[in-house]
Amino acid sequence: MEKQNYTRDNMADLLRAHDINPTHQRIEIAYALFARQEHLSADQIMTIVNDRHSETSKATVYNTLNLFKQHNLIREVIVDPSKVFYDPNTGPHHHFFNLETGELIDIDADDVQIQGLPALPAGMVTEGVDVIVRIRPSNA
Amino acid sequence: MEKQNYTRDNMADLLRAHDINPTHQRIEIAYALFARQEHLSADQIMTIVNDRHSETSKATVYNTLNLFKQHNLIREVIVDPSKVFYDPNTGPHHHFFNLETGELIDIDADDVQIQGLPALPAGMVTEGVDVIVRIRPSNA
DNA sequence: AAATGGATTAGACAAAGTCCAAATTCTAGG
DNA sequence: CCTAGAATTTGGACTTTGTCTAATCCATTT
Repeated sequence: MEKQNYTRDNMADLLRAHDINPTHQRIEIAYALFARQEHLSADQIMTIVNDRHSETSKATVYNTLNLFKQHNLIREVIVDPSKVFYDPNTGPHHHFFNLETGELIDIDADDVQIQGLPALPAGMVTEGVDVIVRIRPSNA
Repeated sequence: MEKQNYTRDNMADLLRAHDINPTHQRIEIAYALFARQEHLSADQIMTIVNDRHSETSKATVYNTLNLFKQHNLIREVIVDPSKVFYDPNTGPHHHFFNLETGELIDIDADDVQIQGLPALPAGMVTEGVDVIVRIRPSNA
């Protein structure tokens, strides 16, 4: 574990380190994701952020999440057909996806090896490889 | 290659083989997917089906695609945050996803080996493993 | 031909996400 | 301290994907 201290104070530093101007709303949104270290939807983030003091609009939540994504501070996880999840873990990793509950569990990519992928089409480069293991309770 | 002949006529047989009552609309929708062997969104399918003679409603397109999915005739592919793709190939395979164009390219799963996945959480079984290789033009 | 049950339909509805112009906040210079 | 200009945020309208429902249609059986 590199950093364990995710406080609002060092959220500002984290944002600056990614060339993002740290505003109140951005700090709150980053804090929601990093302090919990969970996979959250835009909707969940908006609820969390607005449960506290400040009010943050829907537009700002979406703007901010897209900004964070562009600056490689967070990552999108596309597994649920109805909504996008945002992941504060940008290191290489994969996911278990619980089809019953919608819960995501990280899989460290260091342990996983993928062999036999064919060559890329000409003129293409890999942006990333995602492995999603869809799981379900066995008694269902 | 098992069957190459995807005509409207044998769509009915294909549907029956999957315990689906072959109606006009279902045959048209199956034909759109299987004759092309492409990954299509619900929207694209509706356009294709209604370009021809018969008219098919939005509700029927969605009903039918979900029915096909439940009967393992087609598969959903979740890669684009804004829409679901439907895939007539239900054999084990993975995908290249072209981030520029949204195009999907199949990767046969026989060639691919994944090692080192951690044990499943207790009481869970695997429903499937999806590998998505996100690619992008190198000159971008 | 009437009844039965499955299939289809139009259109209202819901939820996720985008867009835009107005309002607010921040910053730097005077 | 005050203000112009830039950056950020905001509410609300809007779009798109997908669902739901009640009415209608259709096919099969009797």
